[in-house]
Amino acid sequence: MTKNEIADVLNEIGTLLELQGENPFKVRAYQTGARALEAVEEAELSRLIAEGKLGTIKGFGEALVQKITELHTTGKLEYFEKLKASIEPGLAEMLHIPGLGPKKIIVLKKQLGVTSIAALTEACHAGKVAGLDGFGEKTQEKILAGIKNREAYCRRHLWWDAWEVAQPIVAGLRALQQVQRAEAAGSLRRGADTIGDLDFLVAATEFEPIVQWFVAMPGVKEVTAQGKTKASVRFESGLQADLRIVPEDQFVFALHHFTGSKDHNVQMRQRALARGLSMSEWGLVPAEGEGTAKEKAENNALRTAANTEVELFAALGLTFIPPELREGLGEIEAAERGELPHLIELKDVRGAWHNHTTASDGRNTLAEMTAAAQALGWEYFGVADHSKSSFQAKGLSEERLEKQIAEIKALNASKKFTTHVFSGTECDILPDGQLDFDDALLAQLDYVVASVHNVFTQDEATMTARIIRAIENSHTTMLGHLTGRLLLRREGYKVDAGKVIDAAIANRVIIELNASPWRLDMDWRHWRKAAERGLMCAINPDAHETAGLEHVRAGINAARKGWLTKAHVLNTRSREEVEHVFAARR
DNA sequence: GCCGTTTTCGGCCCGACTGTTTTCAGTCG
Repeated sequence: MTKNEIADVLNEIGTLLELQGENPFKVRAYQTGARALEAVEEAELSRLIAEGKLGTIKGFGEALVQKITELHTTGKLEYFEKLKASIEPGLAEMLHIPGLGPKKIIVLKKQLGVTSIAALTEACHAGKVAGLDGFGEKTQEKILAGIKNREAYCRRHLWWDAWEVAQPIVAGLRALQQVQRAEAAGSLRRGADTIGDLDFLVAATEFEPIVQWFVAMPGVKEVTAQGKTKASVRFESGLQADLRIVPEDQFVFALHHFTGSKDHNVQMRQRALARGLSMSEWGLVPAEGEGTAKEKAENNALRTAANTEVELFAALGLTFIPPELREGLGEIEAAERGELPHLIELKDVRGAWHNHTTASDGRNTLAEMTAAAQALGWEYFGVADHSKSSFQAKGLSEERLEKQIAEIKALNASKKFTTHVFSGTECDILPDGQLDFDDALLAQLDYVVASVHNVFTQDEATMTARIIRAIENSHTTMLGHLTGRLLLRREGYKVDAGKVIDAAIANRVIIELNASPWRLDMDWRHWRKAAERGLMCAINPDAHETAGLEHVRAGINAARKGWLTKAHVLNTRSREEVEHVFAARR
């Protein structure tokens, strides 16, 4: 078993023990054990086990050493199998209902014999739950609502959708007279591709009016918590938003804490401890001495002052780490060495190539799309409508494509727009890896985006060979959406990304970072290594209407999470440089 | 279940909020 799989087992043991009413510290021992394990390198784990030195790691005592060793060597754990068999699976599911924790679930089971969500629903309807010790009418109602809405409540949301909700909230908070600073934190600030909930952080002189404003925002369906310094609301969409208010001198520490990620924060706290400091949402204070972290942070003499995150990182000997990089994937080490990349920014973008018009399945004409590109200040804009096999998307026949090429030439010659239009195609990669148009026609285009749009069910080896064959075609300029995934809706087709990246580098083919908020494909996790090895990126909005061009912003997020700089991304080059790159491929 | 050590067992992160209870337990992050 891999370390992450073992960590999953340890976490699950923790959950099961909780449901048995075990000592919470025992539960936590498994959870911290899982975290500690994730921080160990895979090879290091094998070595420690082989040398019998696993116990030297903090968090692993006798029991965990035995269990981790058994899982690592045999892939199974008898203790875990028995534990799992002894607890009804419905109980773990009940933990997902807001307001229900292990203690209440145990009461439900012992007093009512409830061990599934179906039985719980029935008991609530019969009014039996409200009568239990520690329960009441409100709890019963809340459980029923939680069951009814649990799909919506558990659902994640596209970054773009969450961002559109968050923007006006941040602006609204900043406009309040008591507010000194306001930011959206959490995975939204880190530019993650999907978002669980929104976190807003505010520094203010007076707290009460801000909470009042927050819970009264338009679109709020339910206020799930409301206090002096924090509040939670839920919108119609099921999206939850949390507000937290702090004094201004704590703002930066709280902002960092609530931006995360959890892994990044754990590593930052470890770094602080190594320097005799304790880091928390309250501040950076000496690790030694009397009092809680909060009490120490309230003592100006003890607290390290920081007004910006730049100062916060500097206090730990680091350069500023952009939020997008805070995933615990080596950013702290790079910051220590002063080797963090200067990440690409939205303002660096001069144009993009994978876009559609009404000629295929777009909703705006060539002229409308070009005007929109010009309004964004783009130097160039590429049209890549679908090819003939994508008949469901009104793919262009040879004749229609030739007509479009002439149309674009005429538009450029007319000088109607300052934005230059590149003439391209999003050419289907046929099931055998051939392109959907013949060489003579492809040669008339400025560039070719090759994409898979059908027969998604091929096995990984077949699909990988199919895509590589398309990459080896000398007319292919860039590969469209590597996996075809639709976030939260559809898994991508199976493909060996490593082999495709190798082939793209070898053939000097660009891989697209499809910036459609539903795609963000190729995934950010692949970019850092691929770019280091020489892969060129093109950020493409895959726009089907004028507003879609703005999706480039989501692509910039993903590119930044992938450690990409201006130099790695073709969209930052001038029109002449782009033409040179396109020509060099031919 | 782990840790640290007062080497045999007590403490383990904690603040905010809700609902039930009437001073606090459970949940959440």
